[in-house]
Amino acid sequence: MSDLPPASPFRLLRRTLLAWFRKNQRPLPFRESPDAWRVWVSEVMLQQTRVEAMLPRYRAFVTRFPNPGSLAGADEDEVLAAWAGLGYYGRARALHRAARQLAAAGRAIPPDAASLRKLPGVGDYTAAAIASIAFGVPVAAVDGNVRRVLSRLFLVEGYRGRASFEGRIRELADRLMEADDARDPGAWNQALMELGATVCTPSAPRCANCPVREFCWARVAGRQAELPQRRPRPSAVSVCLAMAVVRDQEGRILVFRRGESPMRGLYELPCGEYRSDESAEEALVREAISRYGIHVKPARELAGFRHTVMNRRISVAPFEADLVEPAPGAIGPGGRFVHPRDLDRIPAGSMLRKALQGVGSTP
DNA sequence: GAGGCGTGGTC
DNA sequence: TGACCAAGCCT
Repeated sequence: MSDLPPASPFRLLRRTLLAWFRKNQRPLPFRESPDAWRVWVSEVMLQQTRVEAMLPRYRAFVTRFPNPGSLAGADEDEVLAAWAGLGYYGRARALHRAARQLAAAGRAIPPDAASLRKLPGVGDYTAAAIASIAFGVPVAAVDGNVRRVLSRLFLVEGYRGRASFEGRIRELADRLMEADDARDPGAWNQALMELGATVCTPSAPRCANCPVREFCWARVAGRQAELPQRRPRPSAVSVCLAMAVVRDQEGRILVFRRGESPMRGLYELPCGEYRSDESAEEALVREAISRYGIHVKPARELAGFRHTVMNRRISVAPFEADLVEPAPGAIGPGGRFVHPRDLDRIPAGSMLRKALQGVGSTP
C-alpha cells in the first residue's frame, strides 16, 4: 500500500471519471430504476455476454418474470427457453434456484453483498454490483472491465486468476471506492465498467477520447495495448458431427432432451461425432442406435455448417432421415416430436436452430 | 488455479 | 475464415 499515490489523486480520478460517466453513459433499461430484481437479472445476463446481445432478451425476460416470485413459480423449461440465445444456461438455472430459495424462505432480495453472495450464481462481482447499484452499498465490483482499466491506469502486470494480479487490482478497487467518501457507489462501479466497455477496450483502446488519460500509467509508458496480459489458452479442437432431421407424418421433428449436465434440459437433434475419414451417414446410423435407441436411414444431405462451442470447432453434417424403428409413438426416454413452429417454446441451444434454418414446417 | 460452460459479433 | 472476444460462476 505504501507505494500507492496519496489520497488526493484517487479523489481527482474518481471525480473526473464520475463526471464523464454522468454525461456519457449509455441509456440502458436496467439503469432506469434501481429495482434490485432488474439489476440482478441484468447483471447475470451480462456475465460474459455483450450488452447488445443481452438487451432484447432482458426486456422479454423481465416482462415475463417481473419479480423473483414470478420466476420461482415458473417451470425450468420455460426459464431455459427464455434464456435461449444467451448461452451459459447454468446461469438461468442458478437464477431460477435462487428465486425459489427466496420464495421458499419468504424473503426479499437481501440488500448486502455478503447475503447476496450466498445465492446460487451470485459471485463476488455480481453481489457487489447488486449491492452497490440497487442498495447504495460502497463495495467495489470487480469485473473484466475493471481489471483491464485498473491494470492500465496503474500498470498492473499479470492476468486474471494470478494471485499477485488479483490482489493488486482488488487493493486499487477498494481504495478507489473509498476515495471521495465513497459517494455514489453504484455510479462509480458502473463508471469504471462503462469506461472499459466503450473507451478502454481490450484492443485498440481509444486513449484520445479517454477522460482519465492524464492518470494512466500504461499510456505514459506506451504499454496500454499489452495490458492486461491474456491467460494462455489451448488451441481449438476440430470435430465432425452428423445430425438427423427426422419427421413424423405431421411434419414434426424428432428431438431428444440432453440428460448429462451441464447442458441437461436442452433439446438437441439426434447426432453423433465421427472421424473425418469415415462416412457421415454410417456414423449417423451407428450413433443414433447407440445413443438414442433409434434406427435411422439418412435420405438427403442438408446444408452443412460450422459451429463453435468453447474451444471445439464442430463441422456439422445434417441429414434428412427416415425413422426405420421404433414407431414414432415408441421413442425412448427424452425423445419427442416437436412442430417447427413450437421450437421457440422448448429449451434448445443455437446448434439446433442453425441446423433447422431453412427447414420448412411440412415434410 | 485451471478447466468447463454458449452465443453472436468483430476484425 | 479462424481467433478472440463480453459486465463470471462453479468445481
